[in-house]
Amino acid sequence: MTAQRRPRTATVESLGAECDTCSNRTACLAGHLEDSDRRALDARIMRGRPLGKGEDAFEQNDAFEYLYLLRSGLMETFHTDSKGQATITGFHLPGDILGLDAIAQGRHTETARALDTTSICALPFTAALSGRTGGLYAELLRAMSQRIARNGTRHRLFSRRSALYRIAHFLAELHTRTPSSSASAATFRIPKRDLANFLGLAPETLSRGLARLHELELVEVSKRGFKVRDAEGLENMTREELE
Amino acid sequence: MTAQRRPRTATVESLGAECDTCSNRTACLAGHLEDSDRRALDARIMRGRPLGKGEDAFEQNDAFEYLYLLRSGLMETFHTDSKGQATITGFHLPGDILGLDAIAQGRHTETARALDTTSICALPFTAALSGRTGGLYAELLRAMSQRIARNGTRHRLFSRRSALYRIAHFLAELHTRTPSSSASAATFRIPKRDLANFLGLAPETLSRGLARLHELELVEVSKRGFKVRDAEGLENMTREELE
DNA sequence: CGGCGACTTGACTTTCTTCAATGATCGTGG
DNA sequence: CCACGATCATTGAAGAAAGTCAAGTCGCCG
Repeated sequence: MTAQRRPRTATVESLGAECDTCSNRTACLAGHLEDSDRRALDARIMRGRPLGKGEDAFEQNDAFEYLYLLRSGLMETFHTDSKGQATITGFHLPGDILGLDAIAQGRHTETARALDTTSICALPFTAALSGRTGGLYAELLRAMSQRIARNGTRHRLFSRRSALYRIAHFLAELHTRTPSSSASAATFRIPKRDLANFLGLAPETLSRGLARLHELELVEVSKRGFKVRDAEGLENMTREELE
Repeated sequence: MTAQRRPRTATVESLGAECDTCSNRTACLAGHLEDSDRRALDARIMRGRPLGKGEDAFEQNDAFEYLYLLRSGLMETFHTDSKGQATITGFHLPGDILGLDAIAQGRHTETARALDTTSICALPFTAALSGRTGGLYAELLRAMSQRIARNGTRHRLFSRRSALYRIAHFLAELHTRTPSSSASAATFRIPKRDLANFLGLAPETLSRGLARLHELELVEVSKRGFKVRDAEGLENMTREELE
């Protein structure tokens, strides 16, 4: 609500080959490109100072200019309807691309907000297109296809109704998506309220569900966040349902 | 289950400019292309005989070769998990593109099945890429972006839990997506069982929900399918929820 | 025409939501 | 640095909604 948006174009941090030294390279769009293509992309990317907690990369209805590559941190996207009701539509980890939904309409359909200090790279979309290195195009298609495939997984999450199933499924997927470097240690600082909203559950139901998973020693739950303790156990739980 | 798959490459129906005379042109990927681009695309498209009810365009785990453009009819896509449980992931109308999720992995993640006699066009993906007319590339990005945006809408559908809300929302969206030519008259022959599966509801709950919408004179329900009677009323219903 | 499968309807059970109250945490300002 | 207020999370009890079970009806295909 109160968070303010800054133009992402403010400062270009470096003219050098930033991507080459980026710690997140393997997860990034750029990581799959040939050296020459990557350098071409690199030259177009805008990098500003990191977003603070509560700051937005873009807001719903903003004109579409950039795709945002999440480098480090954690973000959420949400859509606000005509009545002011917000629906959380996703949580985003390093390597994710934000703003893909806006290409078609030329306007963002949701707001992207940092849940923590977060670094992002802004890629001017038209420039990326006009210069079109074939490799980048193909990578973009690949990334979008992956996103569509992942949405199929999400549909499966929601079509099974048990609350515990949804929670376990979400946690397992989140763990899978976490860059392997920090997979086991990562504590996710996602507000329970937002997570409940995302999962289509009452906050109370989420609370009880997490408590149960904690009893089963599958997750670590603290006031401020949670940590996956037994990823395999969670995965099993999502499969055992429905004999 | 018992439906069999046919290779979609079997016959090329015509060398002429099929797209130019296609009744579905406005809704199709090709409809947005420049004339020259469209003819280039046209030359690559494979058209076979229509699929009969229960036939598959492709099956889960098939290698990815073609994108399929739905020209007329009605299809569903579903994913089968390791236990044999199927989840319906979507219903598809003319103009929709099937197989987009397979680009990233090179393998289809779901099966596409005709619910009725259905005509589709098969577009060889690698050929489309290698020849890369800029216009087609851009159109593909646009179509995929639209799909991603639509998935956001779907998420909102599921995150509100009331069964009646989900049903009304689905019907309203289906009506919106129906090519305007036949919008008011169209009877959707979707098996209730599959629709319940898609919506994450018990078949009994769907049945009761539809009965209620029928009482309210918002839809026409018969054994074999249903028809939207008052689209605006349905839309309103999806908004009224949650004061 | 007969049988099978899909849909509907009713009664009951389970699960989730809602309401209400308490407790913890964070950020702000003194 | 600590105290305060506001916000968020948890827990219990009661009510509403959807799921399950079971029986019956209808239409379709062989």
